[in-house]
Amino acid sequence: MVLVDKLRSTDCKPTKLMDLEQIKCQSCSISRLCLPVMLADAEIEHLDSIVKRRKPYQKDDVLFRFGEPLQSLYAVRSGCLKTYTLDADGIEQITGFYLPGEIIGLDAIANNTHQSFAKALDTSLVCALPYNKLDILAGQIPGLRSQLLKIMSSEIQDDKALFLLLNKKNAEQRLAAFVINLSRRYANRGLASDRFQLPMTQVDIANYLGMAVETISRLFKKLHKLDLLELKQKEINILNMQQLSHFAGTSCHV
Amino acid sequence: MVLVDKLRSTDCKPTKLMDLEQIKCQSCSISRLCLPVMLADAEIEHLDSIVKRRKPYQKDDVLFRFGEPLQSLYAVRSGCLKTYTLDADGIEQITGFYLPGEIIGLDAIANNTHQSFAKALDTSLVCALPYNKLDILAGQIPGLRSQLLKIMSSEIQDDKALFLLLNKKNAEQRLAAFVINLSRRYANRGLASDRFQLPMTQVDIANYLGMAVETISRLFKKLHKLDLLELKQKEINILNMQQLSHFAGTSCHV
DNA sequence: GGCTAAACTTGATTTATATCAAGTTCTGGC
DNA sequence: GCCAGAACTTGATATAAATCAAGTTTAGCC
Repeated sequence: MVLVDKLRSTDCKPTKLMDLEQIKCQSCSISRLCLPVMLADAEIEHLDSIVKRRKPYQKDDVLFRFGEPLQSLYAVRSGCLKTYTLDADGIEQITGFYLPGEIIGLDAIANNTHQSFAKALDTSLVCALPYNKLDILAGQIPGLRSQLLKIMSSEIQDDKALFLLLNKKNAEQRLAAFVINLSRRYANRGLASDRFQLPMTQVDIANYLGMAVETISRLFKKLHKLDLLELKQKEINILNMQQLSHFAGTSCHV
Repeated sequence: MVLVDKLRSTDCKPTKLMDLEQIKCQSCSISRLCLPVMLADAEIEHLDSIVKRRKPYQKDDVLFRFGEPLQSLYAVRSGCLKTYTLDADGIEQITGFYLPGEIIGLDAIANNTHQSFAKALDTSLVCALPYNKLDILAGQIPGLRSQLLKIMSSEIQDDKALFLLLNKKNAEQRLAAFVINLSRRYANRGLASDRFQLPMTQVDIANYLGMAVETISRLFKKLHKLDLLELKQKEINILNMQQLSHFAGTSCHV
C-alpha cells in the first residue's frame, strides 16, 4: 500500500502501520524534534501516557476548525498539514504548513479557542496532546515546562522571520526563502534536504506567500534557468544550495 | 518636568517619579495587562520580589542588542519602545512596537539569545524580569505558568494576524489596521482610544508596514479626506472608528 | 531666536507583480 | 485507458505602490 510505503520512508525502522499508530514517545523517531527533548526516561513515560495517537488523517481531513475550543495541541508524526483562516468572502488564507516534529495549535492557548482551521495535505499521522493535561504535566516536570516555552518562543522567532521576509523581500526572494526553509526543516528531521517532494500545490504556496500562482510558476522557471533548482512534477531538486540561500537573503540586482 | 507630567498622565494616582520607579506589582496600574493576572496576593508578592525596576530609559536608549544572551524579559510600564534587526546593508528593519503592559523579548527564550535590538522611542519605564528566576517561579506558581504560556500564545496570535494583514491587504488597509490596532491597545490600558499621540515617526510606520514614507503620508491625507481620522503633528484623532475598522478589514473598491 | 537636520508633503515617473486570457499537462475515478 | 477537473504554464495588459526629485514644516540645539 502507498500509505505504508510512505510511512516506512518517514520512519527509520520498517514497521507495520498498526505499530506506527501505537508507537510510544520513547521510541518515536522524531521525538528529538517534539516535546520530550532532554526529559528523563520516567518523565517521557509520564508524557507518553497523556499522548493520544490518532488514526492517520487522509488528504483534506480536518483536525479542528476556527472557533472550536482548544482540546489538544497536535504533534505531526508524518505527512503534512496546513492551517488557514477564511476571509470576509470565505476565501482560504493559509497561515502555516506543518511538517513532522512540529506542533499545531499553539495560538489557541491564549483564549482556549482555535484561531484557524487545520487540514491534512496528505495522509498524515499526528499525536494529540490534551492541553489541560499537558499544562498540569508542565507544572510537574521542569524540563517539559522549559521545552514548551522554548517551542513557543521558537514559533515567535519563525513568525518574526516570516514577517521580515514578506515585508522586505521581493517575489523571487520570498520563493527562494520558502524553498530553503522547507529544505532546512526536512534536514532537521534527518531527511534529504536537497531533494524532496513539495507537499503543497503551487496555489497553496502562492496563497501563503501572498503572490499570484502565475508568479510562482514563472519564478520556479527562472530559478531553474539560473541552475539553482529543478522542479519536476512536485519533486524539488536543489542544484545550488549556497547560491539559492544567498539569493533568498540579499537582493540580486541583475 | 515633562517626564513627571507624562508619567502622571499614565498612572492613576499622581506620584513622584521616585515612587514610580519603586512601585510594586501589587499597586502597579498596568498589572492586569502584565504577568500578575489572577495570581493570589502571596504569589504576586513572590513575583514582585524578582522584578527589577529600572531608571527610565531616554529616547534612543538601547535595552538590549541582537545576539546578546537573554538576561531578562522586559515589561513596559510607560512610554513606547521598538524592536528591530539590521539587514545585510545595516538598514534597520522594525519588527515591533511595544506599549505599556506588553512584554519584550519572548523570542529570545528559544535559544537564550536576543533576536533583535530594543530601543526606547520615548522616555520609558520598564520592569526587568530575570528569565531564569521567572522560569523557576513559573514552576512554583501554576497561575504564572499558565499566564506566561497565554502571553506567548497571544503574541503568536498577533503575529499571525499581522502576517495576514501584510500578506493580503493593500496599503490603505494596512495603515488603517495599524491605527486601529494602536487604538485598541491604548483602550486596553484604559486610555483614550480615539485620540492619542503616535509614539513613532511616519518613517518608522513605513518601515514596519513595508511601505514607502511617501505612501504613508498620502494615505493619512486620504483617510483625512474621507473624514475617518485627523492627524495634527503626531496626534491622531479618530473621527469614525466604525468605518475605519471596516475600511481596515474589507477592501473598499471605490 | 535663528540655524540645521530630521520629518513630512507633493507631484512625476517607473516598475514589480497582479490580473486577464487562453492555453497545456497532470491526476484520480470509472 | 479515457474523461473531467485540477494544476500548472505562458503571454499581454493593467495597476498599486515604489522611486525619484524637490519642495515645506517641525523640532532640537548653541
